[in-house]
Amino acid sequence: MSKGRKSRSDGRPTIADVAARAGVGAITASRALRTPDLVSPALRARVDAAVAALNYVPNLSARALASKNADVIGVLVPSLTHSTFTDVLRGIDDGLAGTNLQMQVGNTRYDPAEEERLVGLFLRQKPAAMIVSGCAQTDTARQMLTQAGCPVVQIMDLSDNPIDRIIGFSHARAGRLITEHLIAQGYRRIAFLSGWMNTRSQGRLMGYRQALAEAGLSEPPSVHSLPESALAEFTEAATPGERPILDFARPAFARALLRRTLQQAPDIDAVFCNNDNLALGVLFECAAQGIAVPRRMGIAGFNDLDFTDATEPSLTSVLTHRYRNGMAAVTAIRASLAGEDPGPRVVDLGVEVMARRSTDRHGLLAPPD
Amino acid sequence: MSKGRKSRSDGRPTIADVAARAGVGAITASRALRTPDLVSPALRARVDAAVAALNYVPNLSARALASKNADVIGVLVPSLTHSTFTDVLRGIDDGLAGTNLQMQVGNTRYDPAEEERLVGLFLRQKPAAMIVSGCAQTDTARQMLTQAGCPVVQIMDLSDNPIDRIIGFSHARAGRLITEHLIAQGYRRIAFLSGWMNTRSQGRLMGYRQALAEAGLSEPPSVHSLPESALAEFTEAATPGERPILDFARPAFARALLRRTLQQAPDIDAVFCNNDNLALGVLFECAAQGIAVPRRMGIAGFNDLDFTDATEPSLTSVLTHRYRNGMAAVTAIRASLAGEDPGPRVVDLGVEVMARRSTDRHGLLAPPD
DNA sequence: GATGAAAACGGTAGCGCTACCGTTTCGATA
DNA sequence: TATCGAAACGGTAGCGCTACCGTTTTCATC
Repeated sequence: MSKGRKSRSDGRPTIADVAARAGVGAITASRALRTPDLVSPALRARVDAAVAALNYVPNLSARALASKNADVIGVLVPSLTHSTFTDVLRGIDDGLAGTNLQMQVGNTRYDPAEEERLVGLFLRQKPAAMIVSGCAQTDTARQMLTQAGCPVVQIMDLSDNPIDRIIGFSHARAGRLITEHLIAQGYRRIAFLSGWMNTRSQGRLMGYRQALAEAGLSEPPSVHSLPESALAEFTEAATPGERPILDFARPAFARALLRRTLQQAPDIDAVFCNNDNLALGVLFECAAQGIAVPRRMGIAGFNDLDFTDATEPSLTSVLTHRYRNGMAAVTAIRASLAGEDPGPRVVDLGVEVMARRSTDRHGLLAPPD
Repeated sequence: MSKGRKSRSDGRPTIADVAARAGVGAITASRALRTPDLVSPALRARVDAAVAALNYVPNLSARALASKNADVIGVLVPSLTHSTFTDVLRGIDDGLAGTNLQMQVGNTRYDPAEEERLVGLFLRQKPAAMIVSGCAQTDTARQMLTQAGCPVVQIMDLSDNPIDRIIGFSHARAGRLITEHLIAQGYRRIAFLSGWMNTRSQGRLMGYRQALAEAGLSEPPSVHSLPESALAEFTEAATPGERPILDFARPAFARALLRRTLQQAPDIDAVFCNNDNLALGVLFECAAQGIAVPRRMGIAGFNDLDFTDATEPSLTSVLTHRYRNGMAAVTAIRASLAGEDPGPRVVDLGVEVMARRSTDRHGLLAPPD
C-alpha cells in the first residue's frame, strides 16, 4: 500500500483524495468546504459525498499554516479557582457558539510574568484574537499584544489606554458605590475585608476610601490577611509535592479575618467584603457569635454570586456582569474579524448595587414572601 | 524589500532567517531550539543569539504540520458554570505547568451530541491528548476517540470499559456512602434533592436507593424539579436574545425545592442534596423556617466545596477529588507521551464522607473551638 | 451571433517547519 | 598513523492546505 520510504503521510485522506474522488481539483474541493457559496450546488454535493465516503477530517494545522492564522482565540485569566472568571469563560464560550473558533485558556495566576510568558506562547499560534484580563500587563506583554496583528480585548477592568479595546467596569466606582450604600443605610464604622489584594481589589479599596473620605468618615483598621502563624490552617497542598495553595476566598478564612477585625476594632458596624465568599463566611461568623445582621452589623459582598439571594438574611452585593463581559468581548471580536464595526474602544458595562437584607439596617425592604 | 508578487510571507523571521544569521543550516537551528542537548553549546548560543536579535517567534502551525501533532490537549467538560469542573481545569492546568502543552477547553453542556461535535472539531488539530468527562459518549464519539491516535483520558466517573483510560470515582458508591452515613446518624426518612439529573446524578441516586433498600427503609418522594409554573422565577436570560438558562444548582432554587418536598412529605428528617449549592440553600431555608439542623433535619451535600466547613452548622458533604482528578489525568498523559508507563487503565480516586455538624444528630462531634 | 462580464473551477507554488537520511568532524583505540 | 564509531551538522523533500492568479463556462445584453 505505502508508496515507499519517502512518504511521511499517516495514511489519512487529504483534500487531494477528496478532490480526486469527487473528480475536481484540490483547490476546488477546498473551496467547496470553506466557502460553499462560491461553488455550484452539484459540485458541493459531490464533494460532500466524497468527504463522507472517505471519512475525511480536515487538518487544521495545514489550514492554519497556509492561511496564516488559526481558528483559536486565546483567553488569559488570572484564576480558575473562583467563579468570577469561569463565568467570563462561560460567556466567551457561549459567544463562540456557531463559529468554528475554539477557546484556549491560560491561567496567569495573577502573575504578570506568567502572563507575559503565556502571551508569547499563545501568539506562536497566530490566534484569531486574544482576550486578556485586566490592564496590568508588563510592557513586553503589551508590546507583543500590540504587534500581534489580531484583535485584542482586555476585560473585567477599565482604562483610558487599552492595548486595542477594553470592555469591563470600574472597580473603583464599584467600591465607591457599595460603600456609599452602606453609609446611606446608616453605617459609620465600615471595615474593608479582603483575603489578598490584586490590582482590581486595590481599585475597590480606593473607591471605598473615596466614599469614606467624602462622607467625612474615618477608616477602621482594614484587615487583608492574618499573621503567618494563623495562615497555616488555611493553607493546603492539593497533591503531595505540589506547592501549597492559600485560598484567600474561603469562607472559613473570612470567619478568622472577621474575628481578628473585631479584636482590633470592636466598634465596627459594617464590613465591605472583597468578594461574596468572604461575605458568606462573615455572615456565618456573625450567626455563630450572635451578632445581629443587619442591625448590629451590615455585610456587603462583591460580584453577586448565585447564593446572595438565598442566604439568611439575603446578602447585599455588587453585581458585576461577568458572563456578559465575556460575551461582549467575543461579539466585538467577531465583528472585527468580519470586517464590521466592533464598537467603541472602551466600553463600560457598569455594575449594580444589589441592596438586600444584610444591609437593610432600618427594615426598609419589603418583608420576605 | 519584498522579493515580488510570489511571496506569501508576512515578513516575520522564520527559522531559515535565524539559521542564516547564526551561519548554520535551517534544520540545525531547528534542532538547537527543539533538542538543545544534541548540538554543541557554542552553536546553541549562536542560535539563541540569532533568535533574540531577530525576535524570532516559532510558528506552531508549521511545527504541527511537519511533526503531525499539535502541542495542545483538548479538554471537554459538561459545564463551566459550577466549580466542580473548574476545579478539574485547575488541576489540569497545574499539571501542565512546565510543559509546552496548552489546554483547549470545550463545553459540552451535558449534551452528548454537542460532545460528539466537539470531539470531531478537536481531533482536527491532532491534539497531543484528549480529556473527556464521564463515560456517556455517543458511539460515534467513542469511535473517533478510539481512532484518535493520542492518549484519551475519561475523568470524573468510573467504568470497566474505558475508551482508553479512566480516572475518577464511583458516583453510585459516593451516593451510597453518604446515605449510609445519614442512616448511621439515626435518620430514617431521607429525601434525595436534585435540581436536574445527569448521568452522574443518576449514579448517586442509585447508590442512595441501594443504601435505603439495604437498611429496609422506604424512599420518600424525591424532588428533582419544580412544576413549570414555578420554574420561571429561576430562569434567567443573561443577555437579550440569549436562550434562557435555568441554573439548577442555585441555592434559591434549593429553597423552593425543599419547601415543595416538605409539602409532599412533611415527615422527612434528612435530605441528601445532589450538590453543596443545593445544600446551602436547604440550610438557609431551614434557618428561615426555624427547622433545627441537625436535630430535626439532617443535611448532606456533595463535592465538599470550600464553604462546607464554614457554614453554621458546618455542612456534611462528600469530598470528591476534582483538582487531583485533573492533575492525575495530566500525569498519565505526560507519562504516556514520554513513552513511560501511564499506570492502570482504570483508577479509582475514591471519595470521602466529610461528617460535620449538619448531620451530627446526637452531638457526637467535638464542640467548635 | 458576437461581446463582455460574472461565475465556476483549476494549476502552481508556497506557508514554515521537521523527518529522514547523508555527510563531515572528532577523538578514542589499535 | 590508520581505523572506526559516535557526535555534530546539513540537504532534500514533504506535511496538507490555500493564496494567487489564470482558464473555462455560463448567461445576459446588444
